[in-house]
Amino acid sequence: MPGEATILHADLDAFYASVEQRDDPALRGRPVIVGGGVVLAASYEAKARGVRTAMGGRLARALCPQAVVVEPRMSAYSAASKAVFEVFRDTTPLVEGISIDEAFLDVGGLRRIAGSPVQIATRLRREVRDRVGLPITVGVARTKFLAKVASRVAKPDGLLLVAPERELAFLHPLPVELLWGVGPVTSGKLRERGIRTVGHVARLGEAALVSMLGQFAGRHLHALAHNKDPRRVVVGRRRGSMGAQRALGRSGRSPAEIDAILAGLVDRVTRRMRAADRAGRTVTLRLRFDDFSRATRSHTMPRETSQTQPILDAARRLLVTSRPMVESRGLTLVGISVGNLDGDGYLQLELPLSGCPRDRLDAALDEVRERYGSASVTRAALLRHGEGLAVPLLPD
DNA sequence: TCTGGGGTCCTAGGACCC
DNA sequence: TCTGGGGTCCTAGGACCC
Repeated sequence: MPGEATILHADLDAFYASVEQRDDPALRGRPVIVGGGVVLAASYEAKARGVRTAMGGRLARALCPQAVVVEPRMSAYSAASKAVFEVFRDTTPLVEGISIDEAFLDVGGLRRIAGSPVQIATRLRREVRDRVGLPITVGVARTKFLAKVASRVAKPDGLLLVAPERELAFLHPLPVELLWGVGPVTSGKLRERGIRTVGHVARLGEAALVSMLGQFAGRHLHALAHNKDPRRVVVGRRRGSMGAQRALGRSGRSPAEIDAILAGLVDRVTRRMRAADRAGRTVTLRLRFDDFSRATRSHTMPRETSQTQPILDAARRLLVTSRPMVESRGLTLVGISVGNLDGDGYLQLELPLSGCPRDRLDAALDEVRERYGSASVTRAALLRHGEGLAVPLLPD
């Protein structure tokens, strides 16, 4: 008896483009591209012509000359997202936000007051449409992974239930690219060996996958292909870093210009940190060069802060140490991010600080390792996965 | 496909401590 | 004098996601 499908994956369709079409009736039914330099979002009318997210603007316009190209309006998207998440939280308290436009919802235990998961999902879609004016797709399944794949398959403006008894029949014919964690690199390695579907992956032994892809990715894929995904919906996850970055174009900038841009980025990030009441310890400078190679340089401060000056000082020192690279390779992007926010999760939980038997902690870590197939589970990871709440931790 | 901005997570080596 | 294992933290890079 496999249990019931109670996890919803709710995913707004072509989110930015849909907001534009909602706010400007003249755009409805027409191909819309958000973002000129690079496509941030494309309406389904534009996708039908081959336009894709992250595609260069020139190619996108060539594929779809009749498209209306609009500048992004981030504050409108952020407001729409907030409104949608209110609908989510009116549906169930168990909401885990994944990004600005998608979330997992656990509706287990709501059957008596709210109906079956499919009924709840149907109502959720209607409410998002009525209250916020946006189309949304919902996948319903027993696990997060299947719910996510279901919404992907059901897009746009759809609803799909993967019934527990037909999970493998649903999963195995799908292309490997639908597996979470399979991007261009992993997909290439698999396809090189003729592995094209999830079913093909499932026929491989774990050892073969590990030797092909490495410890974590191998175990992870093996588990997903065998429909093993024990992750629960976690409420109240907080981001672990905040950053800002800026592409510079090919023209080349003077050191003074770069310094001014850096100061602007640090100011942007620290404002956001203070608004969110977060402080961090690790400052990372992110650089990208003419040939698209990248580099990062980081520095961890003794104490966390959200003040502009110490973070800017650290960023400047990192930039100075990167000067040879910058001069020889041509800088095309500079970014800054502040991580280790609130100790990267260590301090986010209220934990009893005494009397934790070490073997209990180790047993919990082992269990998480087993369930996540991860060889490098740390206490931080344990907390991030939200699995360790019942395990008291000792301070070091 | 010639590339934006915001993130997450894993790997691996080195420093350091006991 | 030469040598261990276990563990944490930091740094850098890479893959991936939306």
